[in-house]
Amino acid sequence: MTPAKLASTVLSAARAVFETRGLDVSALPEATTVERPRSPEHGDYASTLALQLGKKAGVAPRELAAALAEELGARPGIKSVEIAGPGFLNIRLDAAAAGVLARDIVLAGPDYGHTDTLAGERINLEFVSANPTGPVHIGGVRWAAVGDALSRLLRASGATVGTEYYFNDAGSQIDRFARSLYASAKGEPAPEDGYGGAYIAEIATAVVAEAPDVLKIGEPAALETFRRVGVELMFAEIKQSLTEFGVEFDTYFNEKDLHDRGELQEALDRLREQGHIFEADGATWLRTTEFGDDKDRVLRKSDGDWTYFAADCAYYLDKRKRGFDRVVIMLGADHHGYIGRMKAMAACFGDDPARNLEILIGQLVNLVRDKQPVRMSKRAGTVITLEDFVDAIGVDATRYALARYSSDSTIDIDIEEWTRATKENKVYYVQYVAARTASVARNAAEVGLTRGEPDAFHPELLSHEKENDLLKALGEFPAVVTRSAELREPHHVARYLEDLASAYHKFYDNCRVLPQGDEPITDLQRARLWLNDATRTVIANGLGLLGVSAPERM
RNA sequence: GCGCUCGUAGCUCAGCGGAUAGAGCAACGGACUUCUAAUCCGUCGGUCGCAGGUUCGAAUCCUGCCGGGCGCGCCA
Repeated sequence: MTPAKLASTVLSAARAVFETRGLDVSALPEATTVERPRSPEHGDYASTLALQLGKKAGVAPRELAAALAEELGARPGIKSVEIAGPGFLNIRLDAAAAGVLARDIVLAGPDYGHTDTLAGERINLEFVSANPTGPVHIGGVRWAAVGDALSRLLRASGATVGTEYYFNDAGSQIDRFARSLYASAKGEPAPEDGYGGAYIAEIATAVVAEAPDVLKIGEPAALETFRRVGVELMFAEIKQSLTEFGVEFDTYFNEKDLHDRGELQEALDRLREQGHIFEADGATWLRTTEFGDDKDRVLRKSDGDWTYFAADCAYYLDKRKRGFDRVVIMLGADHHGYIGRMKAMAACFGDDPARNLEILIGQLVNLVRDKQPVRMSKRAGTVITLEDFVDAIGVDATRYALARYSSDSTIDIDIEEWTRATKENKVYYVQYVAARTASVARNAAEVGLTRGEPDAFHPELLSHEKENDLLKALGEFPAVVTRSAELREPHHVARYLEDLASAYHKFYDNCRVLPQGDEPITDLQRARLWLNDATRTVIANGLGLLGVSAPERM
């Protein structure tokens, strides 16, 4: 029995109680949940339904709990129901009802944890979005890990997801990039406002290799060549490092396309139709203060140029026109000032800013060695890059380390901690379970122990305390996935995997799976092998959601 | 000044309005002829920044204050 099934059993029992007592059935919620209590004295699962409904139904919570306990206790699979405190229901399951979960999980395989809770939602997820003037830097790395994990979570919950990387290959940043390349190719120092770092010299050399005459064609043409070829090379490198990091985007969106297709003008027209545009000081403004922004925003400057914000408006509209009803943008903490104007902009389009636009802000990350932030990058000067992270601790540890904390917290990623091969290094701790379960399965096969046919599985034999704990942990996985997806917080998955890993290690220490010596193979060992393999399934599925490998050997 | 965010054990952090607030590290003490000890078990450690409010019930929600981080351009 899964927690979800138990919860619906609780609800149906409540319905039966309400009907026999002539209570108002409309007080019942659509759905309810059961919790896994911290203390084993409080049963396998607990429901607070009686506490919640007592007042609504006009019955003392304890009295309602008593009636509910009696009704629920008679349902199949439920061993006992106790009332505690003000009206908690503490529920214990039959060992068999709890144990069948092991088989259900193995048979579901990669699908275990997938739900349809977000079915029908079309979500656009934009993250990283670094301009091609240098390698992906530290802020982008956090979003590469978290954003990619979130896209996997949303898909696992049934949403239709488009991941997107927005970039701009024109404008002053790119001009500085081109001038830096040009200077480097000529053997001159980088311009005052230019980009430093060894990568500039590498790209400059590569541009010269591709266009050998570039230094002889005059400055304007040379800068244009360095811009065009340099951006191409830089972007190829960014994509390459993201691919090696396990991150691919469905769409790479160039801001230039918005201009070329006249979408900024279209956005302006739309906003004007909605009545939120005004002219002042020769510029064209959007009255974002109408929707809570602290000042109005210029869309078109007095010199006729569009602002960056105008492109933001056009880009938002473009996503909405492509059918996405939720536009999610992941930004660094230094961009949190955008939230007000972006939300107001969505409202100006006539959208619901609370539903159609979500802006997720991630706090800063430091890569730390010996308690000191690493400030120097081999290739990028003072900017720490994705490849610095991967060089320091590897892809799996980088992805896991960045995904296991709430994005609301600033974090230090300690190189020593994340390269250690002990329990303190959480990615090893969790991956070790993947390796251990695989090892047990291999050894079982060698001695002729197999799970056997699903029908021959004896779930009631999984009655040891540690088996019970492990089953409860396994049962939580789908709810954890759903909650993480809805809250846009992948770190819950990582924390859950650590709990699950702990439960498995304890099971492993207390409950031997393989026969010893010449012992005959028993049904208990077969049942435990189902449990072992179910754990391997959930660990693999969970690590997969974070983009981390589940090794067979370590 | 305004806005966002954080404040939980010595340290790093979990904690959907529920029960006696948890985990790892650190400190101390145990378990290896191993189904992989990359593990497990135990001890020690807390006025959940402070003060009010809402609630049957608050670390969690609301308000104010204190402290840290970040941001407030007709820049991109």
